Amino acid sequence: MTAINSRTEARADILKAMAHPARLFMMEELARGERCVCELRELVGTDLSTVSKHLTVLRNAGLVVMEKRGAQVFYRLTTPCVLKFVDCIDAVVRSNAERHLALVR
Amino acid sequence: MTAINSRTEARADILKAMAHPARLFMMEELARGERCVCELRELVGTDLSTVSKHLTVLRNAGLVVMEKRGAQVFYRLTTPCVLKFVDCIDAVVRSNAERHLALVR
DNA sequence: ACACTACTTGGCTATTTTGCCAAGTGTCCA
DNA sequence: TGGACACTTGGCAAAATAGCCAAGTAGTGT
Repeated sequence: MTAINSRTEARADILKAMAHPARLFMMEELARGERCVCELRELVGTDLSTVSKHLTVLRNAGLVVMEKRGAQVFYRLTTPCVLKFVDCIDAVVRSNAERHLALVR
Repeated sequence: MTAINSRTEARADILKAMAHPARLFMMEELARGERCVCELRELVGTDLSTVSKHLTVLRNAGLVVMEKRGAQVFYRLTTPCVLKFVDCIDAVVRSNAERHLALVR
């Protein structure tokens, strides 16, 4: 990788953090407001330790921050705009769906 | 993963396709206009087979299309808007950089 | 027909990621 | 103080990903 600069690498790292169904789902949920880990765990439906590790990934990427209040830990998005592009992603999803339909027909 | 619907999974798949330095770099390059594989290979600097496989990933995600003209194969973006959100990603990158600086200080 | 360029695909190993269980930390409440 | 929550961290096995080499396909020029 010669011409790939560190800026592109940094961008890819952030995309990678978002590029998992459970993590993206949690981000979509956090876009609606802060949630504690137990709530996210309930929604995602995997082991608590798995949820915790996913949140660590998002935290390391700088996409979420945690705040401890009492025994609970609340997470929220640092930069909600990262979910805006979902509109465009969905355009790709839709055209993929049409493409598949076209193949079936 | 109980509450994670197929739409979120489809979105994550597309993000995953973009979440690699070489692939993101190629998309950024394609945003400036179509390129043949040989040009991308030159820019990325890895083995031709590696570049080709990365392009297959992008193609399967519906992010690029290929067109054969003579002996060459040209690729172009299907949905250029997917790169728009880079502005917001960069906001995360910048705040991460500041965070690290703050830790050093 | 033959070599040459421009790819794609198969196959392999090394690395990374994922998700579970178990164990540890910190807080609250009795 | 002791036990129940609400997490995080360590460790591990299974699965997915990355990148190289080698081999195959397809056009191009001679």
